[in-house]
Amino acid sequence: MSGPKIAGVKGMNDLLPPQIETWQFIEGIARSLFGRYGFAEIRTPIVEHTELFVRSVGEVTDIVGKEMYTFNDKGDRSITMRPEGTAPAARAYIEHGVANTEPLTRWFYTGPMFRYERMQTGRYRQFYQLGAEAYGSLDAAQDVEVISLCAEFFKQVGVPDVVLHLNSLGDASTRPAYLEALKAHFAPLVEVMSADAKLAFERNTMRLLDSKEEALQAAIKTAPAIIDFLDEGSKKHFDDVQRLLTKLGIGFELDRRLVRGLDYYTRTTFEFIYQPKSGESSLGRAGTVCGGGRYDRLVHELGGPEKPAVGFAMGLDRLVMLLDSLKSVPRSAPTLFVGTFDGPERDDAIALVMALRNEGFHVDFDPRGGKLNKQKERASKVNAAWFAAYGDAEHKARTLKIDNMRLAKDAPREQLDVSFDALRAWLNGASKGSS
RNA sequence: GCGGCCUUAGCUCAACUGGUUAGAGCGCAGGACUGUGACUCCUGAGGUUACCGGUUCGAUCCCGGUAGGCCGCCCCA
Repeated sequence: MSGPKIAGVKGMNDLLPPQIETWQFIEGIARSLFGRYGFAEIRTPIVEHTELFVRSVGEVTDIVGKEMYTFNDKGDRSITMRPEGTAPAARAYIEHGVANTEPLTRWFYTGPMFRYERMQTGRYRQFYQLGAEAYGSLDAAQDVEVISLCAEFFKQVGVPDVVLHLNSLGDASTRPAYLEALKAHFAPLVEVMSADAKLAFERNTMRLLDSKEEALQAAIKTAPAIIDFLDEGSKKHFDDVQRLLTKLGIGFELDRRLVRGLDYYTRTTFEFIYQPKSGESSLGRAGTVCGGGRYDRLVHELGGPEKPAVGFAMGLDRLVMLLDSLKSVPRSAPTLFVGTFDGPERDDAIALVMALRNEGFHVDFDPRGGKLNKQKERASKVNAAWFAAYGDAEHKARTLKIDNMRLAKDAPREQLDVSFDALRAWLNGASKGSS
């Protein structure tokens, strides 16, 4: 009956224990921290009408041009599996008329995104993002709140070596003049550009600033910076952002080449990049662990009211990889493991385990029974902090002999007598030292 | 989408220039030992050497294709 094995789809991974605990750890911190910052969770469908991404992300971007999972459903509608979270959030914001209900809205979301791309470390076809969106404020305080949220999140999650890169793209009124200057700057080099670069020159000139092409490096260094082209309003806004960040003690690097790949960004753009102070980055080239910025026109362009917005998206796959390489996330383990025997008191032992669990303690046992030593091996394997055999003697004495499993190999054995009556109190103390 | 590298037990890797029973550690299972230092010792089960085809008397090792993974580019989280 056994046929050929069926593998998972390329670029889409199973998340299994024990690594899943790293994901839960991150999600747990996100839920509480984002909540305290005033951001409420939303969940949108995994698919949207293709048109949504074409109009928001931009027709000429790589995402829309070649990376979307698009198909026609049975009603012959063009459907796309979401490649990012900002557009769906904006769509929901508009669709539910949220702007009519409240002037300021702060949301966060987490879930899988899909992009048909060539595989590489930290880059998958189904990947997970944690993102936030704040609608309704034009104030620099909003940009900074969002950035501060990111910075604090990285701190709490335990990733210290992350650097904030900051830039401003100005808005629709300043962009044309800058693009003109930029085109003029690169125009002499069109002859020596690769086909890719030429296309970028034509369609999205700012992208050239990010190019690694040898022939362009000198020109990139001397290229005009958009921050020198900002109009009064954008300039002040950017200054305010920097001033506030400094006030909050959030370090940043001005990065005039920071150009984000999606069309909807205006004014502030930022990235958090993992740069370990010493040694190699376990993320390789996939160092960008969070990217975001302001998109004041997006809601309106999608048919909604004039509502400015700021947001970001974090790549959780990369974060998980990082945390796993740092081994900083504690793995859960039973406080107490109860060994049982094949006697009439076994039912009582099992009943005790279940009762303790139901009262909130992390207690384990081996439902297969078997030799006591095998059960103790099992206890060791699941990293239980304490082990106790529950047999006839213990049952009669109503007392467990509890063995410390976390001692050094050569340390003297440590065994405590704890009566059934004192068990809860003892566990309360013991569970503090383990998890 | 373009260029390059890789693919041997569940995991990490070994096997002289192609030569005939493909090894080790970890893990897993059992025993010593169904009543306690589990971390010890012994034993065992796992491989059509990713898949398909070719060259050869003979291929894990050579060639081609497919799939998967990795690196760079593109781009991004």
